[in-house]
Amino acid sequence: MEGPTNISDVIEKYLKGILEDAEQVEIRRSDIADQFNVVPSQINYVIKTRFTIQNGYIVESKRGGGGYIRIEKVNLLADADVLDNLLNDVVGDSINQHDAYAIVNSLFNDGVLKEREANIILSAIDKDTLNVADREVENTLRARILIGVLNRLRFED
Amino acid sequence: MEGPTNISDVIEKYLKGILEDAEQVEIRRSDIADQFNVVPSQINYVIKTRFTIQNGYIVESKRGGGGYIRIEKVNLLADADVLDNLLNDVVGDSINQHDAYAIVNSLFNDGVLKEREANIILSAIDKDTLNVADREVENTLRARILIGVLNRLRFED
DNA sequence: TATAATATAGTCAATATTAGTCAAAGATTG
DNA sequence: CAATCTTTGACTAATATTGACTATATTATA
Repeated sequence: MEGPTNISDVIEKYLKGILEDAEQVEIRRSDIADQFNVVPSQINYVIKTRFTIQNGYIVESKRGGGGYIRIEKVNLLADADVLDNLLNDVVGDSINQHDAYAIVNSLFNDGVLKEREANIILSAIDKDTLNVADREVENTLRARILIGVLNRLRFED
Repeated sequence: MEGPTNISDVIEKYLKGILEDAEQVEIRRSDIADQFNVVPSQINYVIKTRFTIQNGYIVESKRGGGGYIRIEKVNLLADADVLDNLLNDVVGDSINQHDAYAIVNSLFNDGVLKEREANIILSAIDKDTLNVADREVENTLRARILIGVLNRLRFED
């Protein structure tokens, strides 16, 4: 008998309802805030907690006159589960170059990544590219980049 | 799906529309300003924010009688020097997300990068991925990653 | 030819119009 | 009651619009 109990859930459902029929929604933040009688920054909260790339959404925005927030729904790829497993089991919040190379290489061998794609990732997480003095900072950064990229690759446009 | 509600975007689209079929556009600033009912200096604003070299455009102009503004589309990889200059002058050792995005997008539009490749690079240099407290550190890191990746692609073939 | 008048475009700063960040306060949950 | 999630609002940042002032090139005229 109980519907959603908080307004964030209501706003989430409203936006996802639109995305049932459309590829994307484009809103003016203050319009939605007015419509649901909340402060504008609550829209940011809803988006940040409920429209992440992990959930299959890409968000773009622009400030100033004619500004907007656009939420786009992206579809899961067939390879998504392979990437899921890696993300959950292998990549922690820190990873060294050797282990990261092994992951990218295995994705290439499995056909998930093309050669050129693998090379791009490898140079992005290369220790000479990152060039951070502290080894642990370097490994943390590498983990974030790898996670960010692999999460993006779970989806098509 | 509404169009842009700010006039700068409209003018941008108008000019880019012409550039679909032509190598370059040449305009009289006041003509375009009249046509879209804006002050002349807004044309400068549109050009300065949307027709930069990182977007893949070169702009020349002349004042006085018979004056003009000419916008030319360039391929960032057609001439190796163009990319060199871009990497040295625009990326340098620090670049913000907005400018970096423009470069990657131009390379995609020029056919240098496939969509998936562009997406990989974009997620690697995204500010939420890098997630560095200090803005300048973030921009430095982004510059190194972008340069590392692009150089790798450049010399791979 | 020198100079003045005219016709362009460029720069910059003020103002307006959006969205983003962050942390404190409040509410819910386990 | 501790941890987590939600709500709020003050402050920040980015983008767009406008117009006064400046710089430069061409054309007309003395």
